[in-house]
Amino acid sequence: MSTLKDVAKHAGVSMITVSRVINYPGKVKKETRVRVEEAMKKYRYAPNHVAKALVEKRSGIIDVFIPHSVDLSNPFFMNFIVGVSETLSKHMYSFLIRRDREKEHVCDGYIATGLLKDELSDMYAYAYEREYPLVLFGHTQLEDVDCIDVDNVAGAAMGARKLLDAGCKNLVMMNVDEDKDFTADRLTGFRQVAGGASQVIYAPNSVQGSYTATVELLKKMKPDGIFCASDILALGVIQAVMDAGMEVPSDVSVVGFDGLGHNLLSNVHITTIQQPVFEIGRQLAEVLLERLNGRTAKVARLIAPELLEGQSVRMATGI
Amino acid sequence: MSTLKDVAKHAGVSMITVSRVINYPGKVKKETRVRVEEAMKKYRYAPNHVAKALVEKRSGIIDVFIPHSVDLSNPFFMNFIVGVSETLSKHMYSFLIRRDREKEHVCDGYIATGLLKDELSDMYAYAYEREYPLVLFGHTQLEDVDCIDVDNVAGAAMGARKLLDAGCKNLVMMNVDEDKDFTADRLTGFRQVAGGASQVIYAPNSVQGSYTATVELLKKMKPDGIFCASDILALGVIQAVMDAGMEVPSDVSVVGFDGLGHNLLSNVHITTIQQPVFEIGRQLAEVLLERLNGRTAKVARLIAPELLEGQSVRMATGI
DNA sequence: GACCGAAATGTTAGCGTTAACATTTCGGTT
DNA sequence: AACCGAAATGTTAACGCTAACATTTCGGTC
Repeated sequence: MSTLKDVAKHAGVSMITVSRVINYPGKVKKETRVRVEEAMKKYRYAPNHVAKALVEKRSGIIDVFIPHSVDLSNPFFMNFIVGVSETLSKHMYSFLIRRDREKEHVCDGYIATGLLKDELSDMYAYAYEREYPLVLFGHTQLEDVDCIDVDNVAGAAMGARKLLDAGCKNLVMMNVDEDKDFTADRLTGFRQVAGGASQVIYAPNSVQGSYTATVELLKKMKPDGIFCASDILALGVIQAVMDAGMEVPSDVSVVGFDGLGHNLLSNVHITTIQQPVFEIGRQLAEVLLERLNGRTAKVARLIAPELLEGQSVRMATGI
Repeated sequence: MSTLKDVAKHAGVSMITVSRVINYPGKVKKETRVRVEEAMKKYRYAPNHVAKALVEKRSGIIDVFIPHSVDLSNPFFMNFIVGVSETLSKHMYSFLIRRDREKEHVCDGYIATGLLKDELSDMYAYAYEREYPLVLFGHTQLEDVDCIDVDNVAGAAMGARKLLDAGCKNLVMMNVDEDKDFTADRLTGFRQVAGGASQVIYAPNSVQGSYTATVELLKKMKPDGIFCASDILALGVIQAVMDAGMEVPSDVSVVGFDGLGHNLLSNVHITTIQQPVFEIGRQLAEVLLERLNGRTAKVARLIAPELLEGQSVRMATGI
């Protein structure tokens, strides 16, 4: 494939003129421009972003950190990656999915998500040391870092309200065991609506873990509405409820959180609080690119989640 | 962040020696190497892959083509991308997800999937013109191109056999409408087992399209086993069967193809032929990297799919 | 200790592009 | 037609790195 030099020679101009046709077409006389453009077409010129990046002192690469603890086959994170990719590709940035911080290399900035609380400060230190901008999804507690997250408090409140509206009297929240950032927020939102004294139980974020915890729960009490901090938890809850000889939603209504794969797998019927992950991914990449283009003010956005109707909450019966 | 030059100065050696410590450590005397490594650590050196790529005349970027017609929120394709990413990241290649062929740029090679038959020859011509290697997933009919695909014939045969083994006597295949490459192969596999005269109907690859086609089918005949060319189709089939007042699997057994999200969403209970997409993505990237490293022999691999047990096929009743 | 070949290290040039500064061209004014 | 300022175009150097070739150092041999 041909280079600027080739095109310049055949168009009878200097390399910089060709460069200007590409980057500042207004700075070149129309006649010359046309001649250069014809030569570019004729010799199938394609810009070499590597050379461009070198002289412009940028790499064109964004590192996307997703720790090993995250299962990447989870549609949730994949939608996120695809959203990130959409924005980056549009601006001719490519990206590297990094699962650890081992191999060093030069890049332009970092996107990180899915971190545990203690990993977060490490990540921050890492970015700070290298003076690369960092933007986060799902972590809002760092002072100086751009972040975008779903509004977990509002989402959880929405979920609890849905259960109350359906006529549930006896709510329980099934929360995640781990030290994730959303744990506290979703609890707060739930309690805002369900009341501060409402029952909360914890389980590892797996179908199995949730199932076991629910079996235990049902031995002690009979809730008629369970709000789950994730769809994964909800799956375990539903299974346990049914195995205990009760029906969802007639005996127990269940609301989940996340919105995994509903777009495609239409027989997954959990009523859930859906996170617009794709959109969050897109916006996160945009925020990073803006930062690279000189913005200095911190961005912190909460994106409103949406209630996705399924069949795991019973119809409101009126009062 | 420091450069080779900085490290060289502080270690009291020339730049090329530092370069050798990184690329050919065996070529440098231990004593010198240690001194250089200390300087690298001290001045936090990180290699600039952009500069390296420029001089080595590679870009470190792989373009992954996935046409607009593919819904990227489909876990199927996302697993593929993540598989590709895993291999590429390991070798310090980054990638660009491209949905069209508009903006030209320099890269090292192409990966493509999800193309329609006529897009395929365009893609081939595009890669050929640019002299970039191309590797394909889901397309096996191009003579000179490396490709990896799931063994669709074997998979479909496996699916049909599953239905026969469960005691189904009256099989129908629900195939995809579009001109995808797997359409014919899955039909072949099905017919190998179900017999050449067996009934086949076609529908667009959507829950809705499949639903409608199944409703029509059920007016004319009562199959007791339906093999679907995709899980999406299977979802529509199951819905239609249930709406017609029959039960899955007791009245009608259903087998799908693809294996979407079963790993996580455990209440999706379709018995299906699972494609190991993540693994295919990994291998595809490896095949491309090998090609870039000089392999000239064509690679064509068929990966065996696996039957994933669900609850949409009735238990075998013995004979 | 002079000489050899191999090992270790250095020097030079160039990858494709753009920024910064330098020069030429041109339309308009006197 | 001589001159001006702006527009158009060109020249030079640099980005960080490595390949190819050049030189130096070193351990061993006679």
